[in-house]
Amino acid sequence: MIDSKPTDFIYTEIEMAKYAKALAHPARIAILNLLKSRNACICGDIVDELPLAQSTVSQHLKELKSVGLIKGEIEGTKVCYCIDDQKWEQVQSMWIDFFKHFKLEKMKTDVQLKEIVKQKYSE
Amino acid sequence: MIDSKPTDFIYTEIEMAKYAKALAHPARIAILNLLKSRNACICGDIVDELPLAQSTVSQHLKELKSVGLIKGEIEGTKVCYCIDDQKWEQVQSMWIDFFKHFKLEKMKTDVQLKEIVKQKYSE
DNA sequence: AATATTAATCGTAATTTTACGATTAATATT
DNA sequence: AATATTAATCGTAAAATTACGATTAATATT
Repeated sequence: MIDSKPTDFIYTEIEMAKYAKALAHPARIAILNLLKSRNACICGDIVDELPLAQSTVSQHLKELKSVGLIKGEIEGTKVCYCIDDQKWEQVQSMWIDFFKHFKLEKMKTDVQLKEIVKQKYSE
Repeated sequence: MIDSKPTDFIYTEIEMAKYAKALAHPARIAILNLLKSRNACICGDIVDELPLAQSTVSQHLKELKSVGLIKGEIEGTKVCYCIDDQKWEQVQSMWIDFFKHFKLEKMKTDVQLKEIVKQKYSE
């Protein structure tokens, strides 16, 4: 037996986990849903819609901002938040790939593989 | 101003966050990638592929199992893990909807909305 | 029967997350 | 200029997560 055990996780694993983590709280899902449906939101409006204190909402906004999923624009004393479209689509295709790849693999094992084997050993 | 502030998060927000949380660690992403590529894995093989102790990997497996994304089958002293296809596809479409919905909304605001307004106030 | 292998669980320490109220900094309003 | 509004930050407490080694329970092997 060889020392197959790695010393670290690979980049994409860390990256995927980072974005999953950003979505791993009901408040942050709720915030994104709000921004999705309203296109843009003043911070105070978000606070009104969540069962949390202003400071806590601010923390959640900070987390979403830190991974780049949202951006905030200062307008006087208010801050208008919206989704960062580019990042959104990047993360979107990341997850689509993550889930889709599995289906292709499965398809290969369950259906295509049988077909491949049949073609290879028939006649 | 009315008391618009809710007292709780809604069900789907909690649900989405639950599955995001399950994916919010490189180890769990790595485990799922392994199971994706190999279709099924003995626990010990997973331990060999991750930079973590056996007990820690076991904890991560437990978490993935607790949300139903994977299932384990005892085979003698070993346990064979694989992805739960049904749950996988359920979570998959959950995320696809979450990300897709945004694009539709955006489309409505940017293009369709303009069209709607034009039709409503023209002549 | 005695020993080895495998994976879950236990106990525990270190870190991170989550939440809140209080404070601060900045801009608006009076 | 004095006051109000808004949202970020600070300080802090409670809870959850992550990691490990040691132990346990179960089945295999000798």
